[in-house]
Amino acid sequence: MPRKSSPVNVDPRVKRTRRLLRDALVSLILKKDFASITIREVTERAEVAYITFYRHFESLDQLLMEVLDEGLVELMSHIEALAKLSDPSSLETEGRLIFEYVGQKADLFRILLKSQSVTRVRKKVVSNISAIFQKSCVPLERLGNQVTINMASNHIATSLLSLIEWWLENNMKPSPIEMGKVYKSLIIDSTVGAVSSLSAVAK
Amino acid sequence: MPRKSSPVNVDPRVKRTRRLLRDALVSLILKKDFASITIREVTERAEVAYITFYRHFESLDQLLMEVLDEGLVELMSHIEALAKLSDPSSLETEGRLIFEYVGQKADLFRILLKSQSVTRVRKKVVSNISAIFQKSCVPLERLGNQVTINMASNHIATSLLSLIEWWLENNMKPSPIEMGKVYKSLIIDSTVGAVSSLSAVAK
DNA sequence: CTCCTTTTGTTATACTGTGTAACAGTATGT
DNA sequence: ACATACTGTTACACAGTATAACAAAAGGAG
Repeated sequence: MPRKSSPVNVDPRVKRTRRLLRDALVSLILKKDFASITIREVTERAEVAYITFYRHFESLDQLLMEVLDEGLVELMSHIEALAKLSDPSSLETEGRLIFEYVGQKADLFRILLKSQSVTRVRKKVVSNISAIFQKSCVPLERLGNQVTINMASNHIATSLLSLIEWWLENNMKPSPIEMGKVYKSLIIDSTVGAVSSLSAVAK
Repeated sequence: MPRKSSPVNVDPRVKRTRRLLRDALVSLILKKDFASITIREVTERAEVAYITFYRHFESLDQLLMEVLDEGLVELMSHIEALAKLSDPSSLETEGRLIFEYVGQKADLFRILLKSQSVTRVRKKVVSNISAIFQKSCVPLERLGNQVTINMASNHIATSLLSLIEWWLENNMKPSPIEMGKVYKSLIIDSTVGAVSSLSAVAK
């Protein structure tokens, strides 16, 4: 393991090795099931020594986390930025932009959603997206109690991921423009409407 | 493997062994991560010989499938029966009954949703629930094209599972009666409303 | 450019879990 | 009570993990 925690002055050999390992794992995941991938397989494809893997990662899971985190940080900031500028009129555009982004990073999302041993990662993503909507989705803050808001944010996050998953499995068939409309009506408007009706009953 | 495929006349020893293995796996999953469970561990807890496992199952995954299928057949017929008798006025009751049922079988659902290597099973469940709603949810059939209906059914199924997951993680805090209301407004009504608005735009 | 440090490669080894085989022992149903 | 089918014991080959010691190569500071 590299002992210098300072982000600058990273040994180019370290950068190279880690990149080779990440790329090797990605190309393997796109071809076969993650659970059946071995460390030796990764190191052979990366053309590094077997033991070198252990000098950088503790397990394949950790390497996978790093691969996904790399792209997910992007997705998060993307969604967060979109959520901030979302007045009701631009929700459709927000949805379209999300699905265009997913289309560009399709490989990453296929890995995230298709892999069979990444429930932890998925949960992390759900809770991140959920937190973003909980913070920035204004209409929800005025309606309903904390439990309802918590539940609604979770519903939005999981529904969005499921919809993305469905879309990728359908070969991204309805266009991002169409999916933007779906996103607005099926996920956002529906949830906001349901929360307001639920809190109306509660009061 | 027992060679008689006839459902009657099953050797009581076989029934006993398979039951012991199922129970052992369940008790282990409730205590630790499924991925870290070994076949030897299961056979030791079941108090059967190691090789006996292979006389009945090919892998831990297959045993897990059998465990889940056992309970999921029940859930499916339960939901299917509810969906059939669902006129709009009884949707809230349908939701309440679902969550009461989940509460009774909480262990099974925790295994299904908490386990980290059961994405396949979960997908199977989603597609089953989705098919049920696609068949029996009358309002959807009159609105929207096939793609929209397909998408909406998938949305209902995944949302229901996510809501169940959220509920279990929150220690089943809002009562089944409350969750019945949530189910009706957040999942069913919302989706039906969204589908009708989407198809209205399309026409 | 040279020297020191760090990283990487090679080889060997202990360990864990899988999956199969042979043979002996035990339970079941007719 | 007897043949049949199931279970238990022991042994073994195999694959993948994880670590260690030492040699070789690449980077960085003077």
